[in-house]
Amino acid sequence: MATQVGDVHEDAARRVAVPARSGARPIPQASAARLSRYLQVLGDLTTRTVSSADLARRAGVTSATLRKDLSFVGPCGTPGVGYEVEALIGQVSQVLGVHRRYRVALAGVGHLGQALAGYPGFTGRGLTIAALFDADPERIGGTVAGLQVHDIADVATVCRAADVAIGVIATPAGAAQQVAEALVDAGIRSILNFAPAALDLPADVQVRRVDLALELQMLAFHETHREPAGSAGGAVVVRR
Amino acid sequence: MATQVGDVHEDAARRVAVPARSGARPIPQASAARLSRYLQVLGDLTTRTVSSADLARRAGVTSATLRKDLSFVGPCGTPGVGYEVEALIGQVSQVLGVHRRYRVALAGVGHLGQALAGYPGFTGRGLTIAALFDADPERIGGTVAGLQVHDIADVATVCRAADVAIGVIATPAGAAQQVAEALVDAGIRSILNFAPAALDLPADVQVRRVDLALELQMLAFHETHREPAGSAGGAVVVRR
DNA sequence: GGTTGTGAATGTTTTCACAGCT
DNA sequence: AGCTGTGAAAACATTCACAACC
Repeated sequence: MATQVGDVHEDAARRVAVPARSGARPIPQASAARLSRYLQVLGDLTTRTVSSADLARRAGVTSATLRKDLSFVGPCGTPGVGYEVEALIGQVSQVLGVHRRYRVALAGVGHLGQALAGYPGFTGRGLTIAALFDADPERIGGTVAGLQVHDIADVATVCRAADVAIGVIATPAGAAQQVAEALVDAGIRSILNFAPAALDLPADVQVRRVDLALELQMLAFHETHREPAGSAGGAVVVRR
Repeated sequence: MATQVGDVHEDAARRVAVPARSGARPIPQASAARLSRYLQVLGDLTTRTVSSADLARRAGVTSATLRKDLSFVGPCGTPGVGYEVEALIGQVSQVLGVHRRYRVALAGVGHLGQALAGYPGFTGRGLTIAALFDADPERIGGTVAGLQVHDIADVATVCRAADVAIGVIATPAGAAQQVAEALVDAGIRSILNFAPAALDLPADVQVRRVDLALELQMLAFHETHREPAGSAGGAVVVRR
């Protein structure tokens, strides 16, 4: 796309607007992300019921936010009592689609890739690492976390055979775009990118990006702009 | 409870409201995060100037967003021409506080920890990995990425000696809370948490959390709720 | 011609506050 | 009394659209 008509339509981003039948409600992006976290916290609980205040504290959000989030799941608590843990896990899982399993391809088996391959939290969340790829001949053919490492050149064949739906890029930045294109060619339309590079892909491919350095820099930014002690609210101000 | 500034707008308590002297403007959280990204992209540029449209495309945002973000930095472009790369890098760096160096302690030297320790992008962004810790006797005393691995029990001593300001937790979930408390005891007030656990810390400690499984699950969520082909807008709908 | 900088408009997310249920 | 569920308000963020400028 080479649209250069002012600012109009540069990015065919995702618009979430919904006709929605009666009884159906769209779940905001932000709420969906937190629901996943509640699920995680709920799993560690040992009590039979839990209040919004308690669950919220454990998840690191306010109780108002939590109740609003759960309102998208549907009525699932008992006024005066709280939420039944077991039942809530079931309902949230249902909404997040955890019952559905997705097979994941992981490109790049360096330290980060191996950390991901060995990550324990995937299975319980509907995710299965199904294929590993690398470009390094030293690593190709070896096994990591019980899986064989394939040549990145075989992405299309292997991914189609393994019915992969989601791709993860844990390669160096220089290889990211090329690998991403190969994944898309293999029919993958959801990509998680750990490489510090922006990917240029068709609009219907969903890309999430995790930038490790960026997260640290955000901490540094706040450290720099920490309010002078005594002030009530945190402030981020710059003189021009 | 500590301020949990998560990836996807999950924030319990951030007040950015400021009397602010004339000429000063608060930088929104979201803009600050993107500014860091622009800085990264600018570094890869070889041209002398760049337009908002071009820079935006490389960073994966719209040009309107980019110009708005840069407006917080101050007027820094030339109408009809664009931004001078060199100068822009300087101004954005200034605002983000990249000139100031922060020393980082990394707890947990498993695959993820080693990936972080070896990450090339830190130095250029004002960050220095200054100390490594682990609880495994096998790893203590060894070296990773040219740094000695200390016993996690020595966090306080080593961190104070090394003047560490930021802590990173890359341990298993079970150890996270304990390690976090040790870091706080060592005087650290900014923590990046990779363990899939919520940290309960004093309110003045800033915590950012990166949950690898959550990022994947968000992709899966969208995959599940992909619009039926033919419909124009993407919709996320759940029946109740 | 082309591009920036920004007020205004729109869209999204969080917080408030309270009716209504147990 | 205690707690949920939710409409309404507030805060926050993005996008539009255009005047001002080169």
